[in-house]
Amino acid sequence: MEELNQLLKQRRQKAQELSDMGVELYANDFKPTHSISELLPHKETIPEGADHTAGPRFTIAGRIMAMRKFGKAAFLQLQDASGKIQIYIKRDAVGPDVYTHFKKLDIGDIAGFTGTLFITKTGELSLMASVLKPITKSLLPLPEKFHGLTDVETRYRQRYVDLIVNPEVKETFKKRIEIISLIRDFLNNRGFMEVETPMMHPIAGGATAKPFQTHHNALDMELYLRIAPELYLKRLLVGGFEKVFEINRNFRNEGLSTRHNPEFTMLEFYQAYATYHELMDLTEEMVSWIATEITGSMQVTYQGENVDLAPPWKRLTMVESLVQIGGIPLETLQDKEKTFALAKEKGIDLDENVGLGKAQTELFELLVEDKLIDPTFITAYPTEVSPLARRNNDDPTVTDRFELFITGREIANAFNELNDPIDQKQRMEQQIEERGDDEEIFPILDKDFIRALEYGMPPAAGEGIGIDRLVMLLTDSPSIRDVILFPHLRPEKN
RNA sequence: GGGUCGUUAACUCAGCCGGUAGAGUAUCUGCCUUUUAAGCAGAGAGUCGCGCGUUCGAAUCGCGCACGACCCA
Repeated sequence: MEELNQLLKQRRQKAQELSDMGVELYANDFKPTHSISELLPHKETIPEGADHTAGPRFTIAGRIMAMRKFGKAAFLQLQDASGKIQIYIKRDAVGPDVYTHFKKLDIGDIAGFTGTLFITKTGELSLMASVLKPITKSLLPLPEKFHGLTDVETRYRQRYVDLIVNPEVKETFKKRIEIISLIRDFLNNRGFMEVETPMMHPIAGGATAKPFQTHHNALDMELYLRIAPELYLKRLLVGGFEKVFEINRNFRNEGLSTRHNPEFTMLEFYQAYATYHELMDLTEEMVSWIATEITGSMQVTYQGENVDLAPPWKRLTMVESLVQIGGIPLETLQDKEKTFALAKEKGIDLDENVGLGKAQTELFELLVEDKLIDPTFITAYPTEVSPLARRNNDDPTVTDRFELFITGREIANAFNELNDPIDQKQRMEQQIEERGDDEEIFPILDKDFIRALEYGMPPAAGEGIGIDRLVMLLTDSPSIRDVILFPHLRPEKN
């Protein structure tokens, strides 16, 4: 028998006492007639000082969040999914037996009440209870009412408690769900079709990242949790679906930070016969619309910084951004030796085999990225860092690609898709060669993907948007863990 | 992987130049039928994250470990 502390013993004892009185501790037959939020508008129509017992009766259920007990009466705060309301319960109204049951209830218990609405002396809408029904006994005490639960470790490990006691946390996750729903609406309205592609891949492709590995017993084969859905969505373009999207988890076996969780949610969408310019337009429209729906404005504040999401957004090539924002002379950027020298001076360690484009990209990440607060599309990414993107017709050293940055963070990545199977195969092989010594990245050529391209993939543009980061922006959340219900943590002791 | 900070009652936190562990909330008891961080009076509640060391004596000092946060890679 485990040793229980005093508080836990007391709760168990009260539960036993209630049970002994014939009260069902975990009742399953209670039906509220109303949600709490449905009662709140009545405040406007009930005259102050009106008869407590007059008016229609309502039945509600929820968790008791606070109790202010007097000898033979008490006020409670009851919380359900929709809101909170005060309950007034007095012995004379419910009878001595029920009042005895009530005295055995604790903060945290779930209970149902039937009663009439009235306004208290202090002007608060309240339910005068005539019926009380204990529904679920809580054996663990909730955190303190005033400070709530602030210990982040407990908040993440026991998100259910966090959600009970911290209303703003619940709001953030409601917004997350709403954002995803708005994305679906937006894309569905434009004729995109939502699809589901495999989460377990025989080859981890579509991005460069370390995958999680698993094993399929019946087929006796290794499988990888997907690092990106890209190659499957493109197969669907080959198959004739011209506008597809998928919103789901990607898994990357890499470090954790305020911006990285090993599983994260990605929107990817592909549109045949479109170009990345059209996707920039679409992205501006979608994100600014969602911001308006969620926050009421296209001007949002993120961690004290003002961000203007109103279109049109700034569009710069990577080289332009290095000149304008990074302060690097164009002449330097066009010369491989000078660029490498500058990179070295800035403390960037570059392999001798890499090209000018890689060096530019590193300089961009170091000098420009975190200065892009208002939304900015960076275009013309070097080909050598864009293995799946189509080369630019006029300058084959860069691709028809953009990344979108807001508050210094990468939010989206998009490009005209490479649909030349010969070029694609060569570039994949080159990638494999370059990362060949990193054993955890599993360099395997996806021959079936090449075969699909050989059948002919229509010209298309595709984009990925990191949903977690978008939600962070629109909910002013400093850490990705604040927008993921159950973020990854090491296991608890014991 | 490196650095900094943190871990004390169920929760929020004090205590830390070493000397038998404290507050508020919550809980329990008594009083209280319009309170809203209700009030008044009283009480109980702790492996001070874990381990080793220094010391007559460690929540406090040192080392190691665990978990977490932030920053860096």
